[in-house]
Amino acid sequence: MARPKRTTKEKLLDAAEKLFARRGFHGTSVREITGEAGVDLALVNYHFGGKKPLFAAVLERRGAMLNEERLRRLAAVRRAAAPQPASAEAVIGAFFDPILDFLDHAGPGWHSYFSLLAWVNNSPEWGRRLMSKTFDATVREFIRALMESLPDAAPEDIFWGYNFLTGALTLSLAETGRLDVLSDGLCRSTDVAALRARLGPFVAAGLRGLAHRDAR
Amino acid sequence: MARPKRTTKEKLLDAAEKLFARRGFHGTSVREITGEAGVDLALVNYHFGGKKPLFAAVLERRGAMLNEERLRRLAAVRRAAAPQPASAEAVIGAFFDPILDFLDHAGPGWHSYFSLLAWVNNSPEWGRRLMSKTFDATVREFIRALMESLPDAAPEDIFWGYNFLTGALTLSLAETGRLDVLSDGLCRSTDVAALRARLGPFVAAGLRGLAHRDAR
DNA sequence: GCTTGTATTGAACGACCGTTGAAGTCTATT
DNA sequence: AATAGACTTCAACGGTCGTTCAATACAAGC
Repeated sequence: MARPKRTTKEKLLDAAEKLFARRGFHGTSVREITGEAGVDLALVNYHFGGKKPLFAAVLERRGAMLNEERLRRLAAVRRAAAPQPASAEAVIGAFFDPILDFLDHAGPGWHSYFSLLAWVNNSPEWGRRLMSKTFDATVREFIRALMESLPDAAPEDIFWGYNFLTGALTLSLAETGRLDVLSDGLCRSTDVAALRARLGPFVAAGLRGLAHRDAR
Repeated sequence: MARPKRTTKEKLLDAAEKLFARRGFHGTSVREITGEAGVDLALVNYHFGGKKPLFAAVLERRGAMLNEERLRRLAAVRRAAAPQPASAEAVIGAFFDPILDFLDHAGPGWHSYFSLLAWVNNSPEWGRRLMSKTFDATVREFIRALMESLPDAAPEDIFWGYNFLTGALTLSLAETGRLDVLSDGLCRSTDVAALRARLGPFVAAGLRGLAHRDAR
């Protein structure tokens, strides 16, 4: 067989990723996860030490890779624009594009992963601590870059703008299917190309709108 | 006593609203709800027929009121602009302002309710059907109005723009506290005035950005 | 005051939850 | 072949889940 021989740990992470993304933490049982993975119930505790640590492991597995790619692209757009600050569009692209590229070219795991991220991001409970732990350092770097790109904007507007930006991205990644229903099938939540074409222009224009609000 | 004498049903709806918003559907037990409400465990099933119908009742209780207020304001801005179509800013305001006003002037129940809405909106599971059932008719009306306000924009862009708009609103209403952490306390998720000042300009500029993308 | 229908109580049901530990299997090293 | 260590299996634990039901309290109409 040419298959890469997935280990038990990987099988569990994949299954958990898929089910947590779909039904949330409390809505998914360890038995469902091990069933989906095709392994014994007790192996979650053997390999990860419990359900919560498994959830954390799912979040962190791809988180590091995403952070690296984002910072790599941010450095590239900064280098390309130096000594001027990079444009807001370019910074936003460095933030979004890794996600969209992973969705396009990498396996279906990323798909579930981003749905899960969306779920965690909008959940006010303990999962948010993990979110901060994994992503805050990178996000702060991007916010700093945005402030340089939009020197007219007040810091408060950058922070709120980032909040809106994340919200728009998050809901899109959640792929709730609501877009499909409202548009009677004209648009599809799963259409990455359509999302890619519109998300950047929307938030770039939105951020500039906030900046102009200050300068008015 | 001057209190309005809350009935058991109302106590249960209030308690469920608060807890569902904080911990989600699966993360909240019926026992927690009845404990918070100070009533007997069995009364959830007596009055509502189960946990799921209770959740639906929570969602629908304030949903009707929100729809009415939104449509009332939409009609007002349309009337004020006639025979021209209303501006995108005005339409967006008719969509947002009822929420912000309820947050400002009405009781803390609305606060929990919008957090809950945010939770449901980003959840890919069965809760979304309720969301559609309660809000779709009104939302379609707003999308129609936006198309009239932005005749240059393609319908697809309006739908995607509405998606982004809802995402930005939703994450803000979830009040995850992430904004507070990232800004080191400079901004607060609970600051309705700050949200009000920025959300409208952001999404209006974003929508116009999408429209210009078509006309480029 | 008795009856009728609605509301509340308290106890219990079976089902499923996450986790555990002892026993067993497998693989690699000596 | 024997041993050591990592991995897997199986059965079971106590606890909590949503739901049910018979018994009781309460209020209004005759």
